[in-house]
Amino acid sequence: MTADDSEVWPNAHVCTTMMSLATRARDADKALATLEWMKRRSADAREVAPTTHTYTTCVQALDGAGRWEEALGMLGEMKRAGTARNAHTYSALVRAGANGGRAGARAVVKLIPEMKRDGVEPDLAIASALISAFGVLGSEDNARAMLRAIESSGRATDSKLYVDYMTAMCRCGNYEEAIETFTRVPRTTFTCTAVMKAYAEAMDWKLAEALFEDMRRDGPAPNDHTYSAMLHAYEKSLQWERAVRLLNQLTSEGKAKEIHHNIVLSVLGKCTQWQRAEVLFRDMRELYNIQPSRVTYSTLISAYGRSGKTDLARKVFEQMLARRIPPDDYTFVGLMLGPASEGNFRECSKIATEMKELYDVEHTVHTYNTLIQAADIAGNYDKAVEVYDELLQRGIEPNNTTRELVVAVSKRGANFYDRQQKTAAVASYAAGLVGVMGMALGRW
DNA sequence: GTAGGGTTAG
Repeated sequence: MTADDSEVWPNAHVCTTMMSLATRARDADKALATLEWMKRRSADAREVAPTTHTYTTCVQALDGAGRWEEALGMLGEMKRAGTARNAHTYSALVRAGANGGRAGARAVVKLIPEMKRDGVEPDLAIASALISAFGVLGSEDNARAMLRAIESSGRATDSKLYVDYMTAMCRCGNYEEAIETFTRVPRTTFTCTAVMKAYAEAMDWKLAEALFEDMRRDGPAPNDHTYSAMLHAYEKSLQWERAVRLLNQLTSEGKAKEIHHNIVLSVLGKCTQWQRAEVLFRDMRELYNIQPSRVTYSTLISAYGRSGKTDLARKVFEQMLARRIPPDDYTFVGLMLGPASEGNFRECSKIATEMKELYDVEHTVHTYNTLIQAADIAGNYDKAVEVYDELLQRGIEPNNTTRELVVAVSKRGANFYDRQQKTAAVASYAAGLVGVMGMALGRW
């Protein structure tokens, strides 16, 4: 290239490189601003017109910022601009959708015919992303069909595909299949960590521990996520002594991070070991200089709440606010746990109002679950159903906990009314519940 | 180094 050929303005290649840097720096707005600049500028200089690469980078940038709707919107922009889509584009789009929860994953399914029209066949990266999306939707059969299709196509597979598959099976509640898959795939830090999560969910901390010990001895070397998975396995199985012991080991090796403290705080809370939780919280700040996050505070508040130490929970909440850490739905769940465990629905309801009106935090499935639990413990089954109904009306997706709660409430509710022999009440209760369960079945 | 896929706690 001679001096005469050098361009004063950057071309699309250079701009896309800039966008890629912005994406890596998690600056989606800067990436978008670059795209807009390119579009404006391309009227006079065709060489800066956004390319397939450019839009694909934009999808990535938006995905990284959790803005999945805008990421998927890039497909429409590309079509309007007449920019071709290829396998890279669809891989990024599908991944962005799969990272957008159920709504995003549903949108991904609608993308499949579009991809076919564009003549893009699912390759390994796309199949992996689609399996993730099916996992989010709980579509076990579709995830399995996608894996079989790739495996029987004779194309190469790799451990990333299997990590996505195992994670999808876990999301579908099929821990057995996640565990079975592990036996026939290469052992990497990622596949081992994925199966440890399956062991954790299946409450099999002993298998998780055996694998973890293997990894520490012979590799593949565990990483931060592996430590979290091991601690989580202990947490699920309420093995707080083992969790504390491992955290102490990690601390002495200089490997304990904030997340690891949070998981141990959580298991201490679940075991109503609030004094130990208190000590752990103090040590992490004062001895190890780890800054507690919103998650840490909320977990400590829950630990107090579960232990019936409502006043201490409130005190930590005030500390959290004083440190300008904004509360979220989980924080208020923690505050409700004390009263909820006593069946004090009124107090829980008051906290929920405080949450919305004073702190502008919206209800989520977690806050509703806690209210349902409070009503259940109070024996106020009508109220439980009423809260559940409100959750559905407001378009919030029930989760497994909701389902278990509602099933338990309906059983206890039926028995309760049976004992009371209030036939009229039984009739109205049953009508309400059947309606609510009907709506629920549409979702589950 | 112009663009695609792996875990994210309570």
